[in-house]
Amino acid sequence: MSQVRVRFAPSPTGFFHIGSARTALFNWLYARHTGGTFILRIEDTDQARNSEQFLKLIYDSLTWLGMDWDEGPKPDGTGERGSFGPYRQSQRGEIYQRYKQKLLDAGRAYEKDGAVWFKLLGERYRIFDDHRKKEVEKVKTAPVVIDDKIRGQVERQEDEDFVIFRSDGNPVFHFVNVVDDIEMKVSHIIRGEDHLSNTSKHVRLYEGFGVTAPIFAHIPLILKSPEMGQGKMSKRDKGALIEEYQQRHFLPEALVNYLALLGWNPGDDREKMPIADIIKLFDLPGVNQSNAKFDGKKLSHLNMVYLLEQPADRFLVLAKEYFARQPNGAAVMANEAYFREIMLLAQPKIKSVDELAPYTVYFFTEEYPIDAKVKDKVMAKGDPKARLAELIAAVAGMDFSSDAAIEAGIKSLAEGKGLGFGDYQAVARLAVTGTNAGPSITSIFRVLGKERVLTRLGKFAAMA
RNA sequence: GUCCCCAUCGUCUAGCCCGGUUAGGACACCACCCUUUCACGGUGAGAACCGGGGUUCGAAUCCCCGUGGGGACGCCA
Repeated sequence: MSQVRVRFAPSPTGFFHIGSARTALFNWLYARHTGGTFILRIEDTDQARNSEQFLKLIYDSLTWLGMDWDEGPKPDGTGERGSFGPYRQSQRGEIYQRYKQKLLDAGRAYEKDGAVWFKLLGERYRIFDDHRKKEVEKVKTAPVVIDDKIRGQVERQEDEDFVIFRSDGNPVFHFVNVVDDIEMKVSHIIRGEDHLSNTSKHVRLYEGFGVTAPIFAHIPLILKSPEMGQGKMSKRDKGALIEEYQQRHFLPEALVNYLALLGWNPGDDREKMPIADIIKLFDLPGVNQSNAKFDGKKLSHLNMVYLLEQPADRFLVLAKEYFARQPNGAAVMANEAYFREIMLLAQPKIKSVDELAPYTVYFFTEEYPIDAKVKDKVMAKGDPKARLAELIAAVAGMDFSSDAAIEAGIKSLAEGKGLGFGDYQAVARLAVTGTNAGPSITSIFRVLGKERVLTRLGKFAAMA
């Protein structure tokens, strides 16, 4: 088998979204699986909508997700890697001119209305097109047979000449796409199913150039989740942008793992898998044919599973990156040891890093919010005011040197009153944290320290 | 409207190619257990072969027709 060369060819005309990332991922996985080459080609022929900002976003997103490219522009803007460049279509004008001339010389293209059209071979006739509400010229041709790695044989009629160069002199997508894939010796075209109906045009173009078409593999699309509505996922949908997960400090390996599972599976029950295993097992015949709906909850779950197993040091790095962008981040991180202790307390409890600030507020301010609902609930049960008073009296003389010591202190208090640990836990937590969720109350007491615990208990008792 | 693709729990999916399973797993949901709250974890429950025809002793699996979902019909990519 000849060398596998695949490409991801985004256009920098919008935000980088889940669908693009999944297409990139399948290409990248196939390249890595086969030991082939992964090419990044920038399709920036739409001068009106291109932007450098979006171009940078493509580089950043791919890099963040761990998809390195063997050929293509260097992300820092210092040139390119690979010997089939340039890799930005805006710089390939001469090549397109050459290929246009080939078609013109062969009689397979002609000018009309200032544009250049690709000429289909066959008998011509005119017919009224209902959809476009006008008469059009059609060509009788044999159907194009697309041999798709994922869908099998697909037949489609291509029966109209189409524009390959606009009247402003710029080539269109179908043309540059085919020319570049020929020039870059692309062996497999892995792209979204929305391109399946373009493929007949592309096949005709390959024939026009007298070359064998690459192998096609049209992957299923990612659709909106039921609560988001109908249709394919678009950039405007919640959770659609890669940037969003990056800003929420999701683990890129969790996102990649989730994306890989959308339309592909290892053939067994495994879900969370290291990237090396995914690479090893990924193959085109294993890709599903039906579209998949995006499920943010499942992504969150996977992210949590990944988070749980992060070594403390890596988790701390993530936490710091996150707090560095929070308004009070500097203050939160001011005391390294204190910060570390709290973060590690929170790590096994959260689903994503962006829950860290709300989850740990009360460690960093005396102005922490009191959850009204929780308060109503806690204050309605037993005699919390009495427990609070007893706790305040006992804490002063309690040993705060360790969780175990605090636990023993509270337990002996409880036993003295014929009560249990739980009778003090809820109200203590409410008073000291304002909520009912968090690490164990003994850890909270110890980390906060006796002085602050006493202050908070007193303050709460006064207003409750 | 025309053309193309697709069809198993609410969702992602295994099983389909090479007909015979109590149709399996995961997320979500519910219950219980664990427990010092909240999570995690554990156990369990509910939950699917879109419909109709064939073929066959036997169909989720093969064929056809409906229906439903998705996509494409630009001098966008």
